[in-house]
Amino acid sequence: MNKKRTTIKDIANVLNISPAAVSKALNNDSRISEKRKVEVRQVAKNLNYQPNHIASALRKGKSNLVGVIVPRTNSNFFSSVLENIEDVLNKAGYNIIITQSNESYDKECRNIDALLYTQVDGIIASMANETVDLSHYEKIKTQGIPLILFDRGENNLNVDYVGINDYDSSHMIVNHLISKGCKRIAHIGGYRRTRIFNNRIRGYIDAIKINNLPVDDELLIESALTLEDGREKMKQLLLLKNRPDAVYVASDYAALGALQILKEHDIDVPEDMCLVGFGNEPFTSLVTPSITSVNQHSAQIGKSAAETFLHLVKKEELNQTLDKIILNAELIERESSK
Amino acid sequence: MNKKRTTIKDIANVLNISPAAVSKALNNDSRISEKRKVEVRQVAKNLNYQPNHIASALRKGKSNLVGVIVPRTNSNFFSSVLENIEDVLNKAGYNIIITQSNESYDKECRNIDALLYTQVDGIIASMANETVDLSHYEKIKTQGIPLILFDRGENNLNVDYVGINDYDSSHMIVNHLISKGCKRIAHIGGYRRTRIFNNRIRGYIDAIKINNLPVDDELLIESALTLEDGREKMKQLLLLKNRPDAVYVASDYAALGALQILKEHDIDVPEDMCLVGFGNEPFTSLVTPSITSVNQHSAQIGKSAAETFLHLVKKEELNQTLDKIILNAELIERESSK
DNA sequence: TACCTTTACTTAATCGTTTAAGCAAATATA
DNA sequence: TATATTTGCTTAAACGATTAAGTAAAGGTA
Repeated sequence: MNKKRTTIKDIANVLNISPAAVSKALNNDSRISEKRKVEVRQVAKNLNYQPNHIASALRKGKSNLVGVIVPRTNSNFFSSVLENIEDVLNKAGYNIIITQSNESYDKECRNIDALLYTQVDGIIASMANETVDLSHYEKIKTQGIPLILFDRGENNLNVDYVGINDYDSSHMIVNHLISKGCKRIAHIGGYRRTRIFNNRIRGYIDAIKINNLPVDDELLIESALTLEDGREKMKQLLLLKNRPDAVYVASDYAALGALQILKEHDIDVPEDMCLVGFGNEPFTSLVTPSITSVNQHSAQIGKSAAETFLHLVKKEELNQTLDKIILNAELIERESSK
Repeated sequence: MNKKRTTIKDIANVLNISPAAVSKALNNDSRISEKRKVEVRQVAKNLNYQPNHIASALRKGKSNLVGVIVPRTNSNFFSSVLENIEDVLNKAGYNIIITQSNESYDKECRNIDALLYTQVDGIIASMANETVDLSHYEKIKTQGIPLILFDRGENNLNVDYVGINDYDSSHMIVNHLISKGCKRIAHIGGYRRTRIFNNRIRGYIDAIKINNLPVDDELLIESALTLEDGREKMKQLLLLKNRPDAVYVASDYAALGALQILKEHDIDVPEDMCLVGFGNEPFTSLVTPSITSVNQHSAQIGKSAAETFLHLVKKEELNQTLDKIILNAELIERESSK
């Protein structure tokens, strides 16, 4: 085995020039002759030269790595966001380090520490469900590292954000259900402490009020929005004396759980009860009945988040105004609310 | 803003000692007094010192980063493998860089280049569907970087591997279907060029033969195993004069596509046709009818792959024998084959 | 007292690149 | 022809940590 890897010094020795000249040639510096550049590239190829990114990162003070934190990669939404972040950033010469918080606050903190330690040039994140305390995010900011949040963001953190118009989405959903004749609409929402879920709840309440329907406390339930919790909360709704005739669930997974319970209780969807989910996960179109949901434009969110990062590093310390990119969500009507 | 980040030099200045002493104190070197260590740690904390991983990586010649390549993160199988790899490696002081090949050969090559450029200490990968040429994997080996494959591996590459007993799994599935009374079992498999799918196909054929059932060419179809392709191949099977009474599909997604077609044709599952998938994705238990599938022990695969890497870096150049870890898959019986 | 160990550091080189500054030779300009 | 500019490099320092080798002081032993 070749004990040592090829360095620019080796290339320099072959051509009897200085390592500096080799470095410049490889970086296409204008002060190096074309002839030399060709020679250098040829020798580099012959010696199977692989640039040492770590050395260059140390010297240049940037790693060209961007950390991304997602609650989990296994939803279509997040994996699509990731794919698009990677796409945009790769083209700009960055690699991404993906970490999963598993919706855990502790894990999120550890992820951030690990990313900072790895000297990432920026962090793009969507917050864990558990997260309330934001000091670990403040830490990123105080270290002067660009931070962009998407989907699960937070107003109190003064950072760039990419997401959808959650408040308006709730209006869209409530209006849709009313147009289908629903008169008593329940909402299984996320935790209010998370901004997007709070916005959906506010939108739901306001839309109900505008349409002169009852704003009934027992129709509004906060949930962890897992499949299991969707089942629990649906059971809870079925126990009401005055049952709802429609349920708007703030996540597709929880909506699926709710649907399972409805089936188990032989409640016909959509005849006896309409159901709307959120996220447009592929399975919503695959189950029976298929579930009406909301397209969150994952691809666009990923792209915009990555582009926001690229803008940030370009503008440097220009204390620029914050980017808040809000996309319009889109209702996908399916059997569960026909 | 503090223009500069704190370095060991800053700590050294405060205490009037050398940077070397600070480095040793932080690394708990026995030749530094306890008193000094306490002082150093205190000052480090006060100055909000964050070690520069890149500098230490350059000096030590290792990045403590491990690259992981998966076809896609959005299946439960891969996301669970990732979670477990991360878990094991984090505890050993490594961070992981996750990349998705999107089943594309080109993307896989670019991912490998990016990872090598980032100076990862090792690569753990599952091959893309498209991959036939293995030269990019050979490149990893010639650079002396540990390579571990999981799930989608390849015999021709002489590297460590973690996966399940695909050949035996096919026997298990065929025997299960026969026990349910099936007499004409079709197989929608993956491409033979991929070792695991070839093993499943061989297992299927042998199991059929052993049970004296017809080995019929028209009952064995190679597929890309996407949901869409599952639909196509199922349609193809339904066109046969002599239809099968059971279909074993080598992926849950394709099995789901097949199920959709069967429903659209009002073919009762399992009365008219039994169906078995592969991978035990969560949706298999959620659709109607729920789909019998095979548990691939994703958590264990992730753990074993990570541990194999850790062994490799420990053993150094000891040209050790290859680890081939083969786990026993487990059949999960559901409604589609009752 | 003389010599040996141990303790607790310091010095200086090093990892592989990048880059500011310098400089000789070639070319252009007055 | 003399001077200015451009070209094509070289030199040397730097990025921030680690580490082999060295050393002064303190403590132990004979």
